[in-house]
Amino acid sequence: MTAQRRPGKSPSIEMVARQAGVSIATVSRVVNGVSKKASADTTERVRRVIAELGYRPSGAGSALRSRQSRIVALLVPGAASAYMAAVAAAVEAALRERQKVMILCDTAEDANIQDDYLLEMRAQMVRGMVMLGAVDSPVLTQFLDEGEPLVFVNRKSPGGPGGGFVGIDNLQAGADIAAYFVERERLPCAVIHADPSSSATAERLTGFRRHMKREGIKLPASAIKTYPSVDHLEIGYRGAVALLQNGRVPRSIFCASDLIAYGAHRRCRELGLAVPEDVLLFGFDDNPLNDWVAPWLDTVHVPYETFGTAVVDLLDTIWAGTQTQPAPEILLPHKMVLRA
Amino acid sequence: MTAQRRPGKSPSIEMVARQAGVSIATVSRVVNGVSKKASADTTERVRRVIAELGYRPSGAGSALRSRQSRIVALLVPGAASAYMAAVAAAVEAALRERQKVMILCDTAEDANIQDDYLLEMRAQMVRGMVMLGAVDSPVLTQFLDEGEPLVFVNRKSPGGPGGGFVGIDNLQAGADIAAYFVERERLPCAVIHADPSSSATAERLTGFRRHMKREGIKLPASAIKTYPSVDHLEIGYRGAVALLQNGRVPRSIFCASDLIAYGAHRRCRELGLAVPEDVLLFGFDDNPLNDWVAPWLDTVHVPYETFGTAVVDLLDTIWAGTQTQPAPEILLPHKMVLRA
DNA sequence: TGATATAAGGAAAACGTTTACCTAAACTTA
DNA sequence: TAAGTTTAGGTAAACGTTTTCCTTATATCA
Repeated sequence: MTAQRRPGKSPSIEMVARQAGVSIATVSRVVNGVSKKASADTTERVRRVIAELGYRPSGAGSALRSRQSRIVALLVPGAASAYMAAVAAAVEAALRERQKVMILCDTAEDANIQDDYLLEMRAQMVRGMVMLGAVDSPVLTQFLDEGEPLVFVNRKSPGGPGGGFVGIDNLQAGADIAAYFVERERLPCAVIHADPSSSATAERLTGFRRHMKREGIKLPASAIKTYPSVDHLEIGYRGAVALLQNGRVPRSIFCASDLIAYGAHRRCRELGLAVPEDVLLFGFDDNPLNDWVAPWLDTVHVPYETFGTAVVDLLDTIWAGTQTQPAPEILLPHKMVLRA
Repeated sequence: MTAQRRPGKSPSIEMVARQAGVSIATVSRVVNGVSKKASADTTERVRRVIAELGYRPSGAGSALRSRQSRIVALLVPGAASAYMAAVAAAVEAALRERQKVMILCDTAEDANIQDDYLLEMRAQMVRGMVMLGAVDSPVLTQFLDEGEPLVFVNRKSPGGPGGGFVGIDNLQAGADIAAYFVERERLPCAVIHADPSSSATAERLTGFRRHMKREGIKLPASAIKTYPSVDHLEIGYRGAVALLQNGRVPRSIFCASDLIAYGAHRRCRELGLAVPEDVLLFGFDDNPLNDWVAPWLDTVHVPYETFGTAVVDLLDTIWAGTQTQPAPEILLPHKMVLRA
């Protein structure tokens, strides 16, 4: 057992003040860039001492006093999935540029966990909460009501009005895919999707259907497979098992995510079906691995890398306080990626 | 422009105290489970008020006073990669059970960014810092020196002694792969790996080489390809390009990560080589997508799902204060996954 | 010149906790 | 019964900021 050495302490504002021969008020003002309150000389001197000592305002101290921490929370359902990770990385990077840090919470699509985290985040006085794939929950509705700074990503607010939104035009994307199927004469077609309670999935589907209807094409119920499971790979596999029975093979399948397409592809492989020759698989998200392990996949590229700055821009707008009447919304451009 | 509504406030300890007719000290003691300080009645009454009001101690208030927040930091190089995300998810889940939350920092393998984050985390008074793939940096060494609670994952401390470690026995795993190549008569073999400054990569490699040497097998320098790039897919591809020239085809390639194997596989596909018939590809990590999109890949399964509890157990040990003289270390079991 | 505005900066209160110290009552024990 | 001990709980001092008042000195203006 070694001598118990307590971790080092960061220098406090008081040390900086003493060292620079000014009051702590002045140091605080220099740090926070309160102009017209310190002469150029003083500012310079304080800055130098700050650099020398490696001073950084204590998160707890400033949060306590100003009721706002330097932290933003990101709540995701399932942190391990590729696209969540992509968004998380993008948001983290964008926050870093604004000198903020990110708490990551995994809600596992569970309303109770989500509520627990929401309350904890308020207790942490986070400056904002970013909801990636939010579910409907009492506290979420309450927070929306109370004007908590919320930004929804991909899936729109399931808890009533309020909050910003960052995503793509899912309706249009769905229609684009339908148009592509028609144009390439890939009919009859089928669809495999996950729980459509997510606005993203629902809108992709609606867009797809609307376009088909406009073209006078009927989608029989048997051509649309949906499963409640959380695992998209499994959904894709089971969907393909159901669709590809008795030698019936649609000319194309719209899979609502790349992972669903991966699952469907496995079944195709098992059945000896060539993709895309026998059946065209169309995914969604554009997993960065596609080029390497799924060159047979057509998909919609969602620019997750750019979601980060969009989210933070929205937060800035909200923080600025001049709430725009309609909740601020940023739609980013998607793009079809046709590999097959 | 709507009326500016400030976000709701959480109830404070003072409200709880008043409501329950006790002092705030008593409430604090109940919350923190200080026994022998409140009667069963009082405890019960306070508990009820807390539940009613939905009280949660303010993170800032308690952090400021006790010099410890409820936050643990996870520093990763590249948050978007699958295995980082897997570890992040596991750590997050394990922390949740201990009523802690996780800040996620992406260092991009950059020593300056890492240092900046380390200092910011100290300013946030985080309870511990988990380094996934740490790089050597001045502040890291300083923190190790000062006894900051650090746990290294996968890649051992590059900043001197100290800190806990969670990972697998990379030496053994490397040897296992070599043994497999020998046993299956998959010689000559080759290796593609990324920057070996990471202890994980270095040890895998060493284990592999040692076993080969023990078997009396020479690995010519030309059979070992390494590239400094950060992108493992690219590394794998370029490695395969270099290895598979002039019709020379090794019987097996040990790729130091699954992504490297994906990259190599792409080149094999381009050359019309069958995997594993013509050349066996052996990866590392066991990406969860393997079953679906890379059924040709043999790999080592690293139980990232279990890293979370291991990390938090280690933190608990460190927090308990009775520092074990040799830094605590947890080695988790790996497993070969032979699909091919 | 006197009045007034502005610049520069200090003193001190408050934010919500935790905890060392104190007190008073209720039990022991000799 | 007196002295000591335990139990239950209150008081108040930090913790490190930010910010509202002040104060003083200097510049501006009529």
